[in-house]
Amino acid sequence: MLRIVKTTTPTLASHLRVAVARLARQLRHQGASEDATPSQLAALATLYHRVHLTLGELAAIERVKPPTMTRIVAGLEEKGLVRREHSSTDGRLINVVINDDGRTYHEQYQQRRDAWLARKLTDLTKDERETLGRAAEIFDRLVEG
Amino acid sequence: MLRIVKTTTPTLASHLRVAVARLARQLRHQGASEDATPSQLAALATLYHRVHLTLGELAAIERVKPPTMTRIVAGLEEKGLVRREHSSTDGRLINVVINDDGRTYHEQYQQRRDAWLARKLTDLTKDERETLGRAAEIFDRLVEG
DNA sequence: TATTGTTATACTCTATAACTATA
DNA sequence: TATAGTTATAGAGTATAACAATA
Repeated sequence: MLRIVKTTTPTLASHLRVAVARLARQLRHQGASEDATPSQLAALATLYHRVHLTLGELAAIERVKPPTMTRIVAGLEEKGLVRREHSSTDGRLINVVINDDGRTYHEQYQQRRDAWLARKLTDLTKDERETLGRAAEIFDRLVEG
Repeated sequence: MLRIVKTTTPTLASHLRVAVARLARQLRHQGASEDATPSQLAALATLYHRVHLTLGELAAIERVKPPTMTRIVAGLEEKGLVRREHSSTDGRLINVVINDDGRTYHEQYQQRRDAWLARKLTDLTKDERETLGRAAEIFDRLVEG
């Protein structure tokens, strides 16, 4: 049986997509935490940058439904990384606030995730690192714009 | 209350990690399929490049356990994208083979995923696209090495 | 009456353990 | 007996629907 195999060069879009997806998967794998779930880590990262948010706002940002965020926040509270506070102006609202342990946890998680990549980057030439720095800036604009 | 806010420039590793993770998330979201699950699409992509594999081999490549792959393949078979064949030399083995519809489905899925990024790339300068091309090659080496 | 969050319940995707069929 | 795959069952993580509390 004759099988025709396509040998065309992948487009830039295709190459970049595959390379980015693979690197992202590797980075996720390297930084994985044992005790906190991915959804908990993502919510914690959001709270780290926003001081405090209501449960509903957090659910909207994380693109999950309120019942799901109730469970995620319950998990974070159980680990002592955030606290829930009733709003003083509207008793229906729950403000979710990251605490010092939560901040420390997030920072250590970030460092753990950075470590693998930082090590890999030392194997590159200065020129290659500069290329990656410029690429990161272009990526920022791609996603925002 | 006084809050000290860190304003240090992120390291290259940190910037790159965040940018890559965010772009990867966007690409996943853009290319999402309505009827096939992510695991099914991943398995189909593997089968597209390998002609045929046993169920166990496929499970190992996709990093899932055999019972999970049984379900994933059942879903693909139900959609008419692959077929299961008993090996002629060892009746215990199940060869999973992608068919023409499966090939077409995978190609269309790839194109859908590439489309958003390809469109974004046209907004860049030639120089910026060259930078991204070099970055993709560096990424390939980072993950392999 | 409308809105925020919680509880009850169900679905999807995964795993481990027990089972069937083939070597 | 050992191995490949399937079936049974259970555990995350998510959603929708029904509910309680507050506005």
